[in-house]
Amino acid sequence: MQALNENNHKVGLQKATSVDVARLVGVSQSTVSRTFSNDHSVAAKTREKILEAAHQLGYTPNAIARSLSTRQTNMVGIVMSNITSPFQPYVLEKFIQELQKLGRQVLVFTAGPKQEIDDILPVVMQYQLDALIVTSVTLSSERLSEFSRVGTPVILFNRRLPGENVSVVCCDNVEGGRLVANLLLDRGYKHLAYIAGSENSSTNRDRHKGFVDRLDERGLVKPLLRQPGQYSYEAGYEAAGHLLERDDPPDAIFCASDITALGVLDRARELQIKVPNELGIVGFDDIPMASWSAYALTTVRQPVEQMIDATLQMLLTQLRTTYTEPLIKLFPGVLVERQSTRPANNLH
Amino acid sequence: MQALNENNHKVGLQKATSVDVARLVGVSQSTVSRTFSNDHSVAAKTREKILEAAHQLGYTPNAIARSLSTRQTNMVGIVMSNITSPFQPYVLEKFIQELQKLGRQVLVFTAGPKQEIDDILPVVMQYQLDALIVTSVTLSSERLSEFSRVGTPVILFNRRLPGENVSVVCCDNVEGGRLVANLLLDRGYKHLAYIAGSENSSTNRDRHKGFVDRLDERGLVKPLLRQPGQYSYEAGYEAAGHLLERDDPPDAIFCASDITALGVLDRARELQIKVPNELGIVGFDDIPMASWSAYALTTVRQPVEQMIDATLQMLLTQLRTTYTEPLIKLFPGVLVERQSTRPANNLH
DNA sequence: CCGATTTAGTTTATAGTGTGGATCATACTT
DNA sequence: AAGTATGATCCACACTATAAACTAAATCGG
Repeated sequence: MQALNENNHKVGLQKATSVDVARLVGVSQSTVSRTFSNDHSVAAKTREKILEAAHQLGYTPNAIARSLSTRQTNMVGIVMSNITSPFQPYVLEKFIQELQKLGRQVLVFTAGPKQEIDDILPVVMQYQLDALIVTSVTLSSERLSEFSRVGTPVILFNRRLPGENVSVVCCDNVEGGRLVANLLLDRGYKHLAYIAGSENSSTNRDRHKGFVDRLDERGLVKPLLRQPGQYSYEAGYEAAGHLLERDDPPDAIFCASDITALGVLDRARELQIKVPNELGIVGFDDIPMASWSAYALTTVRQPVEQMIDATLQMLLTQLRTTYTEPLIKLFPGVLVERQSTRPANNLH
Repeated sequence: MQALNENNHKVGLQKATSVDVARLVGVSQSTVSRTFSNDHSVAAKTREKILEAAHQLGYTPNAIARSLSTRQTNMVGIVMSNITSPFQPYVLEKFIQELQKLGRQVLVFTAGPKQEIDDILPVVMQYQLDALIVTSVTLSSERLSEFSRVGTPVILFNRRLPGENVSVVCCDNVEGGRLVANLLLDRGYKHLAYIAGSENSSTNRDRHKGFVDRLDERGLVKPLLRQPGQYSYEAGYEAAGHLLERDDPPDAIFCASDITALGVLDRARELQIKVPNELGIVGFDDIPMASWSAYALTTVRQPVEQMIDATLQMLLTQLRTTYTEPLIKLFPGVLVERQSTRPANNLH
């Protein structure tokens, strides 16, 4: 079934090419080409015969050759770290589905630490991607600007990179942080704590900033407790331990992400602390688990669908037209009150 | 920054090509080519000058052109439905990371219903992938055999497709089902129920079969209750309702997946049913959430790492050598007892 | 010891790789 | 007669592979 060359490497069956089809039908190769690129200047009868012959030979157009010829691969890259963190798979799946509908294929790149991702980008560049979507990753701006330099649109999804020549679609995390500050103060919580996400992520920075700023504006009396963390269940579980076993434990905790908040909630339960009366807990993202009855977490919902739509819109525009100024599009988060914070009109 | 043609479409900056580099250095294009393909027959001095010039021009080899020339894209496709279901992101991330390490890029394709995925495959074929990994998707075997026909290795991950000419790496789901049957009977549960996953998935079929077969062998007295379901939290929550509000509710439920089991657990709690004494619950997969203290779910762990390693191993072999007979590799699942089933030596 | 011949080490020229697009030729329509 | 639909020819796309050509050092016979 397979041919070998002298090095015993696989040579591959020679797949049928457009030339083979052309020969079989007795027509020129370019006519075959035009048949498969939906060019209308092919007589219905000819097209018929060509499709028939193509089927017979098992011919499929070679996208690589086409890409080379048209200088357009129809491939879009997505760089995503931490695919497993709960918010990401939804984003990834949606992107892939939508891009597929638009006739684009999706190359996915992952990486952990910053260095790693920077090492991958040169390889990414070799694949002549039509565009690049970068989500929630820390990478150096120099690498990104290389893409801009060769004319590949880059869109940052849900992260900021200050002073960079790149488009951004992001939830308004600062405003989200402010919403949470308002909620907690309105519900009568007095002694607040913040459990951070990844230290160097813009989402963490912005949510924290909005939260703190608003607390300051409204004159929080007791000092805000801060606890480092990660975007993970375990980090929340851990951090909650530190906070709740203090002599002066907080009566409300704002977590940089839902998954962290779930860890906090579980730890609080273990410690027999009553949520929401003795302890209010708020997350961020509104992942599906947040709405499960076991958790019923109050959180800030990111308008993911809208954000993704906007990203694709932006992407298509940048693909179609000439160089455009980098765009920045922010979407407000929506406060979703569930049972992990005190209800309104119940000032305890 | 960008040139336009008469149709106002983006023409793209002409990136530097190997010819440009060659001209700058005063050497032939093929020497540049050999420099970047780690061919050692380039004098150190020349190589130095070429790399220098390449850097200066911002030259990166064009992987598309290389792919056309070598008839090898170094791209591997992964077809995955339901990326968001908890087990999948781990698999996907691991595959991407490992394949990256092997110098391959990963194209990800998603699809919901069967029809959809079959519609996508023709497009997939156009991209001349080196290999294809198909995980937990229902698609027609005819489509898959087209890949085999043109010499593209296809490996099914975690699903079976009986009578198909394709390699398979899978958890031994039948044996897993038997393990659960043994556990539940050993722990003194008498009235068992099964909540299915997606009806047409091989994982669901096999787990069910192993479970039922073993129950029969050991002579379960009360008839097994069966409830249809999906691989989702909501499905479990729903199905549990039906089962637990019967006149003769079961005293143990085996769910085709962990995520379903979590829904069952939450529903049971809402109904004030005591787990594990009044109700035993067992899942399958051992997703991270199963180990969270809030759930502590007894389950069957799939040896994911091993399964992925085996898949990659198989893939590399098939890439390197000629056509090989399809391989089938099964990995045993491991029973992980937590708090959702009665402990040993406590026959209630 | 010296010119001739090998020889290993590099480099170049040329021919694909499969397709799309521009231009040109032909036949057919009006 | 010009105009249009269709098809053919040729070339670019950016690279790799192969074989041929060149270079410089090494070996050798006289």
